[in-house]
Amino acid sequence: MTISRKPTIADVARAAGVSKGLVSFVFNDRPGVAPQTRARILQAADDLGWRPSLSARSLSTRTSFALGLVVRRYAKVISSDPFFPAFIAGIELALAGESRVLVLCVVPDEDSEMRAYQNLVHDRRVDGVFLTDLRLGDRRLGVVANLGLPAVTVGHPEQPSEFPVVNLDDSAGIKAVVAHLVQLGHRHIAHVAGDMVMLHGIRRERCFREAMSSADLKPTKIIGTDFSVAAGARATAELLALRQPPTAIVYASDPMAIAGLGLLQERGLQVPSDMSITGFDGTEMARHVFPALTTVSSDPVAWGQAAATTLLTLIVEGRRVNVELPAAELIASASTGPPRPQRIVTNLSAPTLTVSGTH
Amino acid sequence: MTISRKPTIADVARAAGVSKGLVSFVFNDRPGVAPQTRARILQAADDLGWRPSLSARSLSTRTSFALGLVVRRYAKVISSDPFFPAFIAGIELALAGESRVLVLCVVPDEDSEMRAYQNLVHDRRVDGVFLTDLRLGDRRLGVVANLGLPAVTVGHPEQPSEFPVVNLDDSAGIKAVVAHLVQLGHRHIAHVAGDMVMLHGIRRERCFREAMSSADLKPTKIIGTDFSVAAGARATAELLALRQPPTAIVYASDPMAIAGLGLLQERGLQVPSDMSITGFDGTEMARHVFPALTTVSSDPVAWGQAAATTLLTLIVEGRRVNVELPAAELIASASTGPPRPQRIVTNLSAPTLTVSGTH
DNA sequence: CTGAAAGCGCTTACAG
DNA sequence: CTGAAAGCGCTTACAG
Repeated sequence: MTISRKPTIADVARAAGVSKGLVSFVFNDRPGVAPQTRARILQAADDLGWRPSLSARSLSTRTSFALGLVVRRYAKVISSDPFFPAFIAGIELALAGESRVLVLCVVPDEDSEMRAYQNLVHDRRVDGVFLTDLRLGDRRLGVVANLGLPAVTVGHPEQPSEFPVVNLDDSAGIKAVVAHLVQLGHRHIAHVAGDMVMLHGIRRERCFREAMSSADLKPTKIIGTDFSVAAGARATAELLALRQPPTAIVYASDPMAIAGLGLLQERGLQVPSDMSITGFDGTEMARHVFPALTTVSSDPVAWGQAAATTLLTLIVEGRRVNVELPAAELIASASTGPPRPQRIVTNLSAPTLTVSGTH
Repeated sequence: MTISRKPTIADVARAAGVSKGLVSFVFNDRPGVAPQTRARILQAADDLGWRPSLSARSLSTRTSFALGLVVRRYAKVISSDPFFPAFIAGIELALAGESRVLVLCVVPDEDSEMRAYQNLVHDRRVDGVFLTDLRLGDRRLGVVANLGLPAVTVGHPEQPSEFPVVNLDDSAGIKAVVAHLVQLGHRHIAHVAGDMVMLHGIRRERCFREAMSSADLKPTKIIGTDFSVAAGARATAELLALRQPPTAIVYASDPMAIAGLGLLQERGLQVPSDMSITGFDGTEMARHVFPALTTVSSDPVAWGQAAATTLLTLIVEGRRVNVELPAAELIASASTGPPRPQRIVTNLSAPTLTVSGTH
């Protein structure tokens, strides 16, 4: 005779001839259950197709068996962002074997962001969160710590933090990029930076400055953006409008570099002969535009996976493990080359450009 | 005197001088509570900072207050996919006011996919799911229906289905694209299709065929892909290697079209004078490559939002509302133009191309 | 090694 | 309109 309703722990206990408590012990790997009893219980559970109820467990253990990711991004940026989809895929890789699941919140601004964390905590929606896109004076670290919510920071925060860190040194890639350009002969290099409120944006910019000054060069110009494709194009136009445009542009992301490439081509400039450009991320797209982008490849999938593993270790074992992933690497490709002997000269009377030298 | 532990419904009941049941009634908007009593209870809850415990509610109501999205995508495709991030942003828009949250699962293959749904149901992780990327003979519809899980299908399924559908006619865009190319004078048009297991891939291909035949033309060639950037480039190379290459290529996605553009440029071909190309999605990137892509713009954010609203209506009110969103629209841009009077001729002795006619 | 019982914090008939 | 109580399905001291 089978039971029509979904079986409960009581059914399993009855079938195995033990108490509910014992069944619970077996399913929570607690010691002190005789092997035969244990086997009998597992058998009964299997026969009945029983698995402990998640909501019942959640209520009595105050655990949600979920991890939270709050992504703050404008809608217009989100579709061309190469980081998050891959980062999330990495998290899911780590979660595949576990009985935990990812709760994702996408919010437009800081207020909604803070509310999102508070709701997640109040409702015990998640057992821990990923802190990505760390910012200057990031309020989240304090808020999350005060709420008593376990977390992992993706990258090093600027402020002291109790949370484990999973880092991937992407700034290193900027140094390699600048060194590469300098070696090609470039002396006038500009940087189309990311969002200068975010630590990774700031770090890349600082790295750029340092790399330039260690080559005894001054940045032609540094332009902050919101990481959008449109901003990448705009910044490029701004650089071309300079009296002394750079001979090379270091972009903080592949999508911005691709937009920059489009704008340069539209203006009739050749890459890399008229302008060298470099991207950042090492996306598949970067390999397939023409000329293929010199870029910096990081591994966001591995980053997500490591972050999830670290967060699980913190939640389950209470251990803080910091992880340092292999640094981002320069991928030299076709979009960089030696500068022209003579530089591009801006036609002062018009916004268009004329190119000196021969084609 | 304040309570140090988190307040419960019992604390609120005591403070308001009523029973727990009444407090529950008030918070679940059930009729039959005197206005003053109601006000007193709300006041007490507010004073104590109480909100009903989600896990307790979940246990007694068998509701999780969450929606599920299972995305089946290869890791290599996921970062250049313009659809999902925007679709998810749309879902979150609809969820912003609600007390529900999104549970996201990313899986690599069909087995993991089925397991994901089963786990979501067994653990009552979600109250309903989004069914995206509908396939030919899609097993999910039956499985999800059998599990008794509410769902919304994103696009029309090929099989009879009990679920509400939120549709955006994107195929219409293909017709407009073909008409646009034909009007420009193209007679030899190829299609770099999407994944031909997915209904939207199949529909776009069918639409392409129909549009061609209604213009009395035969497709030069149709090549199925996995939607990856690399596949877009590969298919383009394949078309160029034909004895009679097309004069225009209709791609099933912007990323593939951009990769195709890169390959064409690499081969020294001019777009659109040597080859017209069109994308699909209307991404920001499409506007910023050179030449800007003629493409078909849909609105994945609106799609996600409508899908979430429809799913919530089904779950909360039990009502099935079908939604038809504005059809995808042609955005004619710079990547399409009239074909050359004389066609490209393949040099039979070598894989490279020579171009007839003058530049 | 095992069992009986309280507790997690709600919801919901049911009786008044 | 209101209260007392059972029930959702687990976990976990506690006593034996």
